[in-house]
Amino acid sequence: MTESAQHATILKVALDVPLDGVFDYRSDVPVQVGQRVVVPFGPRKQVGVVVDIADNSEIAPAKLKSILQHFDHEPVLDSEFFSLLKFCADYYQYPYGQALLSALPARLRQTEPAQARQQFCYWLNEAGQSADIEAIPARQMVQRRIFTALRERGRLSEAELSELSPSWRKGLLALREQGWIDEEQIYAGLSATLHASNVQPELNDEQAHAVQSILQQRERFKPWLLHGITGSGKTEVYIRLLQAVLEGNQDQALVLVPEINLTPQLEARFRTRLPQYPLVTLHSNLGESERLQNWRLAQTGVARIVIGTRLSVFTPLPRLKFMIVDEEHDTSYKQQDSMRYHARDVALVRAQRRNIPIVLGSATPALETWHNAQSGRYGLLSMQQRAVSQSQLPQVNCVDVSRVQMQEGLSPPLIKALKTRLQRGEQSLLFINRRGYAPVLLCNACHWIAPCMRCSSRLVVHLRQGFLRCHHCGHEQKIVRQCPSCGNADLHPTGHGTQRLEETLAKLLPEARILRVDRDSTRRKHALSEMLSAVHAGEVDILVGTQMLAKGHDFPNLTLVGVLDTDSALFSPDFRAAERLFAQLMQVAGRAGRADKPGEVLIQTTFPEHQLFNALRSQEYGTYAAGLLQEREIAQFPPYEFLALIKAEANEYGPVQRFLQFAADTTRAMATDALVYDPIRPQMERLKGMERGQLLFQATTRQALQIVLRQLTPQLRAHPLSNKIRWAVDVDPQEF
DNA sequence: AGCACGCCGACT
DNA sequence: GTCGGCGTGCTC
Repeated sequence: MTESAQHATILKVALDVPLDGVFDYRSDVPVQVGQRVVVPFGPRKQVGVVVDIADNSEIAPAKLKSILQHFDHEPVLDSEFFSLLKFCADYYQYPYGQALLSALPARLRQTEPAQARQQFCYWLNEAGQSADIEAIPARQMVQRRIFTALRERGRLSEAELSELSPSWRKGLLALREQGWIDEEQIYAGLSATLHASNVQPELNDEQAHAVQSILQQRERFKPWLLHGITGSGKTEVYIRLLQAVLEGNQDQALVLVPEINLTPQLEARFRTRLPQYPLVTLHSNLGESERLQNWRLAQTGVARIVIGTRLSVFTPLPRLKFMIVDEEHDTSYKQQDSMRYHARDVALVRAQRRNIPIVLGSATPALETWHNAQSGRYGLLSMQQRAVSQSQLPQVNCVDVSRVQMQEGLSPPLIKALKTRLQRGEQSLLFINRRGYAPVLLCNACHWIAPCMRCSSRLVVHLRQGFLRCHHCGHEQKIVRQCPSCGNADLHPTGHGTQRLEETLAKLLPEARILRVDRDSTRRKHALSEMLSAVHAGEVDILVGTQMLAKGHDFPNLTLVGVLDTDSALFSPDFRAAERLFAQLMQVAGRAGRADKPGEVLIQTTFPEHQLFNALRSQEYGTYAAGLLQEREIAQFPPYEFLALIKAEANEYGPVQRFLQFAADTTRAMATDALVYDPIRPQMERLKGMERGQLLFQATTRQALQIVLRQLTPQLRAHPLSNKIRWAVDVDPQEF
């Protein structure tokens, strides 16, 4: 080995490839840890991240290649970022390089040098100020509009200009050619165009106690469960905490929110109340260039507050001192493909490693979280009174549908309640988790039911479009007129969906203005927000909708919530179904009577005495959770035991079964405390034409589970069937 | 995951 | 004779 070869720098590079470990490359130029590089990988080029620098390599020198390019002048990634992703890659059994690269904005995964798009703001200079609008030809409407706006409002950002006209660039160019315009680069993500507000609402005792408790222990790792019922003012607590934590320093805070259109609401409140702190958001609606820019602002410490969804839990934040996970029970925190991480859990790990406090907020905490709060591992802060003092909790009542004569899925008490609201000019919401017209198309003669060919599911009748549609794979076909099984023409849409309910209501209450809100009616862009503002404007009497309506907006004039058809979830084989239903019903119940008017919740069910409804009636989460936890303990389910699942699918079940059986046999041959079951088929045996199977692992500790999986996954990857089927490890699975 | 290499069928 | 099918194997 030559002198120079011995001392040549070896870079350990993480690459976006489904292989374990990192790859060694030579570099003649100095490269820092955390820098992006472009390397030759087989016959192609790959972007990688330098995660370590060494003097030598295990790899044969002949095999070692040199890097092609490196991006200095880009901020480097810090070691906290690497180590957090290394931890996750190990814990969730996912290749390190892929985990690392997928946590970067897409722009940074491309081989081009990544420049965040520069954005500018514009204003009239002296020449522009003294210019006369008549100097612009009257036909140049856009130019005139921009000119007037700049004169009246001063500086305008690109976003504000694009609201004036889609062709603002052309208009602005003309004004600039006149020499009237000055410009300056801005960070669009940071600009708080909203009006700041100094109004600090007074905290009630519970809120004040929560803020005080958390701040008392702000210098170390401490998870807090902020258990606050809907309307108890959790957001105000967050604001006070952020004010206190960020004041007089350069520190940063990360706020995680569920993957829904809730981000803008929280963003707006934070921007008005915390205008002094640069704030960026990171969510899927951002364009790639905006995402990169906001991410850079976080990474460089410019942004002090980051509001983001699941993926943003990995955002590099050099001065991170505080974390909030809002609606911590929300299922969208769990990634359901690629690396199946749970953002709330990752946030907890991150907080622990940084030794900082983390606040988990929810009205209906995940049982895992509740258990930790009960056992004292998390601090428990309870807020059971509504912050808006006069507003009362809704009255919750059940209607036993087996004892009344139903009218098209609606019980007489519910119809009566709807009529009352209509007379009073108040709004109602009917909650039904079934979109479409009817969930099945049934042959009355031979009981044939229209099935989906690609999934083990029934096709849903969408009467208006004349289609049968599978809600799992999206398959569509014309409604059949004749039973393919017996030839009978007596086919009937059976059961009730949102469309049918809408139709029924229109017949029953012809004077009511009805609005249906589900995935079908809100497919169009901005449709949902338009509908919500129609509700706020009082243009709607009855809202019919799916779980989309459970979250977010509150409607002050809404005083009745009707819940239809929830019984299937009560006895679901998925042990988390009841917990989820409870959370959902608590949320819809929270929609009712939020202002000065008391609300009523009417639940149609065959099981009015079910403990879930009793808990809902008393709004006592704790009692219900205690019951569920007891069941979980007996059944040896989380949080008492830990689970992992191998999910596999292929065109045929045979190879899936053989692969999973191999996994089970291999595990049983190991000396382990973990228990492995036999391969089984999930509820949805076939999905999108794929035959599915799964294998469950169970252990008393995470550790035991980890030991098994660490040994097992490399063997599975080496198995001959590994490339023939699709499979993934899901640690702490949420769905079965 | 890509991408190349490799060894067998129906086409200008 | 070749274009192309996708099985197998490698990537520092």
